[in-house]
Amino acid sequence: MKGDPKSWAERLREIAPELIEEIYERKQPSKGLPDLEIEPGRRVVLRFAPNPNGPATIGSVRGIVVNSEYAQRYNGEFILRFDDTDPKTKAPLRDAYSWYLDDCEYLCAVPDRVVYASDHLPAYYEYAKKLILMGKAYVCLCEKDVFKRYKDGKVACPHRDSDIDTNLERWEQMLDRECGYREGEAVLRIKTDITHKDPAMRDWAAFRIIEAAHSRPEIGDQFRVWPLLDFESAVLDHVLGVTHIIRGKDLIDSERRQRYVYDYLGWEYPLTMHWGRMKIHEFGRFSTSAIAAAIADGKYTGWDDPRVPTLRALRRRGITAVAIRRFMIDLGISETDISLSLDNLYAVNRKIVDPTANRYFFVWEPATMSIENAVAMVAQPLLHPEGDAVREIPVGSTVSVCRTDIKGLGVGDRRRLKNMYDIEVVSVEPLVAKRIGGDHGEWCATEEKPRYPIIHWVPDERARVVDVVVRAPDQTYEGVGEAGIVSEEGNVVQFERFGFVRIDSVDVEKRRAVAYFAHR
RNA sequence: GCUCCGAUAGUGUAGCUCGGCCAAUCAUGCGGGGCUCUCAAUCCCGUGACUCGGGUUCAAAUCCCGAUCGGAGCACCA
Repeated sequence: MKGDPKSWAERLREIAPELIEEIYERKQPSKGLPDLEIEPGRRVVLRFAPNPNGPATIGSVRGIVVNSEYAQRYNGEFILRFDDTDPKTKAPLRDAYSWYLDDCEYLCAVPDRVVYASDHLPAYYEYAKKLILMGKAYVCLCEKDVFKRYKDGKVACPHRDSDIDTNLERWEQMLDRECGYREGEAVLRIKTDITHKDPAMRDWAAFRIIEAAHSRPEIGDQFRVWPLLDFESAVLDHVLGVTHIIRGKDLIDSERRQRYVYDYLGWEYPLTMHWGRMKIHEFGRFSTSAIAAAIADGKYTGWDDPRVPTLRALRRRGITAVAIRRFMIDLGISETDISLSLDNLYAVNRKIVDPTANRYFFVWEPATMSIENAVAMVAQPLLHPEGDAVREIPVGSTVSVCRTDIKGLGVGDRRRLKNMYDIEVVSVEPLVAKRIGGDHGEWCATEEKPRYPIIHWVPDERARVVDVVVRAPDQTYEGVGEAGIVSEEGNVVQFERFGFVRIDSVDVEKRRAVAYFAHR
């Protein structure tokens, strides 16, 4: 039965035309997040579980957005859970808890429930004891690297086969602050399969002793035995009724480890999805602790320094929540590692911000230009190109223009001062120009076509401008802007021919404003 | 070393489960042009990809095997 595909298609059309449509029906391009596999009649419960040892980074934002998006889509529950069960190596930052709450709110992802893993020690202890009694967990007294050697050799350590009573007794000793084991002397392990072909699965540690106090005052030094992530998360996901776990693929093995606990206890493991590693061109690889160190060194001004890959920094720059959500959702959930540019995020944000951002002139690296036969006038550029509202800029015979705009200008060159009039350079050093073109009334915009290159300006009079500093990720721009900027504190505006910025702070007295650069 | 996972234009993404309107979707970027008193917006046009090698099949981006490359786990971190 040989033949080419075409003749097969023809034959199919003859003998079974109804199948043709079936073949062609699928494969609709889809957008954004795929549908979730859901159990009918059961409310979906998702959680985002950060360690509050710093503020939300771009990576965390993906977790917040994706999980909350699904919760919203299926009318389910979104839980923010602080996985803060290591008071020492990854000591929680007191402020980070509220930063996360605040960031979730900004992202339109207000959690339905906020949970602190450090509030649930009794629950972890309860299940630990249960597992010990079942013979599925044992206290291991090996030193770290001694155990590693056993594990790598697929052989049980001497403590693996201790009887249940011994384990129980040792567990009590772990918990006993007075005369029990000390930090580093004992851990509780989950018994899996010491010969498992994947070394990552073999008898993993569930609890260890940490004598440091927890940074939450309500917890303090109440506990000295803390669960590790896999145990803490396993118990809490069950207790909270989490139905779907969606997170980075660095935790993909966690599931397989935790399934031992779920199987022993007869629990049902949630459905999981994982996304790949995310690398942002503009930031490269980063870790929360590395950023913290750089801030401590004074390299960055803080967690919201525009050069830092935190949500706080993005917020300060005027990247909107809608843009961030759309950006993250469009990434989907692929396990492929990705390396992407923030340009995509900026493009989304630009579309959102452009229709509402007011326009202003900002002259960076200002140079003075004086104008012969100038007319005093009030320039009236549009506040927004789509609207009727204008801003009013009184101007006389001197203006400030960007140094980059006059570089290379020679005598006789012509330019249009936007919303003012056309000029011709009569002297370069000092920079002097003369008004050209029509001269009717106050302003003399020339009508004739060849349009000279347009440059923007600002009056060169202290009283009519404000000093503006723009902090961008790559550099800081200093210059002067039109006076109206002072009324835009907190808003995203566009500095014409420069880009979108968020006016971060305004000092009316000193006539100063600080803006954060968003994007072009 | 052991184990697991992934690979579609410059970048991200759809299609892969269940092979066939796939000479491959959308976005962004880039190039050209229109409009414009902003280098923004907007409108046209263009650009460019199934990692490689085998196999199965009438038919492979899709299924199988191998290789290459990339990533992750093997913590008393999360």
